[in-house]
Amino acid sequence: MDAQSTRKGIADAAEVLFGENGFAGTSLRQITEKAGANLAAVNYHFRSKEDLYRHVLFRRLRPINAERLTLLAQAEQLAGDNPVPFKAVLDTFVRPWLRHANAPASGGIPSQRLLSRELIDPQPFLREELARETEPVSTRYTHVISQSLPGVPAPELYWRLQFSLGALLSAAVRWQDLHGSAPRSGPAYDGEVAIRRLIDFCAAGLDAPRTAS
Amino acid sequence: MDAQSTRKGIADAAEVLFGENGFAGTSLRQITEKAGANLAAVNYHFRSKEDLYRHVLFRRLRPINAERLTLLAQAEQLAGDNPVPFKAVLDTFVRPWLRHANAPASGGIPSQRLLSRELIDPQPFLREELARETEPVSTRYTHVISQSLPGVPAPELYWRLQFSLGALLSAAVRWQDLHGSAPRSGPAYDGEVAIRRLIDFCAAGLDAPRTAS
DNA sequence: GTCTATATGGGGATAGAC
DNA sequence: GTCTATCCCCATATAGAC
Repeated sequence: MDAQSTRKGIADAAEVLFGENGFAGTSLRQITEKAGANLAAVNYHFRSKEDLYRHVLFRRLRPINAERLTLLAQAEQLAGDNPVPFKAVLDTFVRPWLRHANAPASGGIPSQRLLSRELIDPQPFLREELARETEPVSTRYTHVISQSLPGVPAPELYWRLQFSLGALLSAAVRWQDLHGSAPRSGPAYDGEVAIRRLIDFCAAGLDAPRTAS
Repeated sequence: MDAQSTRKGIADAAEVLFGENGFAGTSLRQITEKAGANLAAVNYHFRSKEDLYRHVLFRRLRPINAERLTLLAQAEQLAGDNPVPFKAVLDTFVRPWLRHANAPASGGIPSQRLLSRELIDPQPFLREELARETEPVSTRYTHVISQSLPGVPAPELYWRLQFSLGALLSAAVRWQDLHGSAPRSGPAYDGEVAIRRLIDFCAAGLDAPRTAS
């Protein structure tokens, strides 16, 4: 086993265990045992437990956010001079996140749980770093959606976007369970339907009549 | 200091620390130090760390769910033979949860974070117990809302309720931060407005047009 | 009921041989 | 780059005096 595969093996094992048991609930010994690596290798390849966690998290988060911005740019191009239909905007935001669950190559369920949990309620030592990573994305989306929904004033839009984000993230944390206890509408796997349901739900909430103040 | 106040002091300190740092991230030493109690007192008054966590959690959760059912019964009585307007139903569900944040006597922000985080993503050793506690409430609400929204078929309603619950819980986890970074709409504290915004958001999502399958 | 003292095990991190 | 061995600290839990 060369250096790269040891490093990757540790990161992969850490992703699963952090995803299942959280940062504080996972020990480096569990991780190296699962990875078939030596305990000391963690401190060689990553500097510390925190840095390992950081690495595991951003390795997935960065490509997802990059994909979102790419899809959003494509949607804008497709719309030409018109505002992008806001369901299409939501689609570019939601789909890269939830597709995760069926892609073992990008971490599968445990990674999805890890990322979602972390964004709902960040570890203190990651708060600022996460804010720096997500800030450009949220600024961009806020801007685009405010153009697609010109009738919604900024403070109201802020709350509605936060509620939408919350619906997405907490559904993602429990994605497997939600499917497990859902009333069956048919025999086929309906992950795609659930994604569209989430988009429709958020779309209706974002476009709701104004709240009286 | 008599027995009851030691016991309560430990539970109160545990609530704050569990709320801030989670179960695995909090040590009994931190808790007893904060409570001004002796380490051994934890094992005397509660049997173990897990049992302490259980106690702290259900002490808040049970009254909230009881209050919800009371408010719901009142709303039904007020509606007479008509179905309860579903925004009123949502109100009875959301308000007891979020009002928490401004009630130090019921644990305040840390307790709200603790409960919400735990319901989004339960500790494995609490999953079944939590399901038993919440099952009657969710059955009852599902029933009442399905009557207020006769046009929504069961599978669709299931997902929409889950999204609504997710929006509520993740907003509750970040309640303080959300207010902190919200665009200011006025000088006054607007917790009440945020509650109404959440209700309006969920109401629109629950009553959305059907998702094509 | 409350304390001190301690048993027992696991944690993260590192030194130094290979 | 990888290993063994170990440092040192902190964890939960308990025994037993007061």
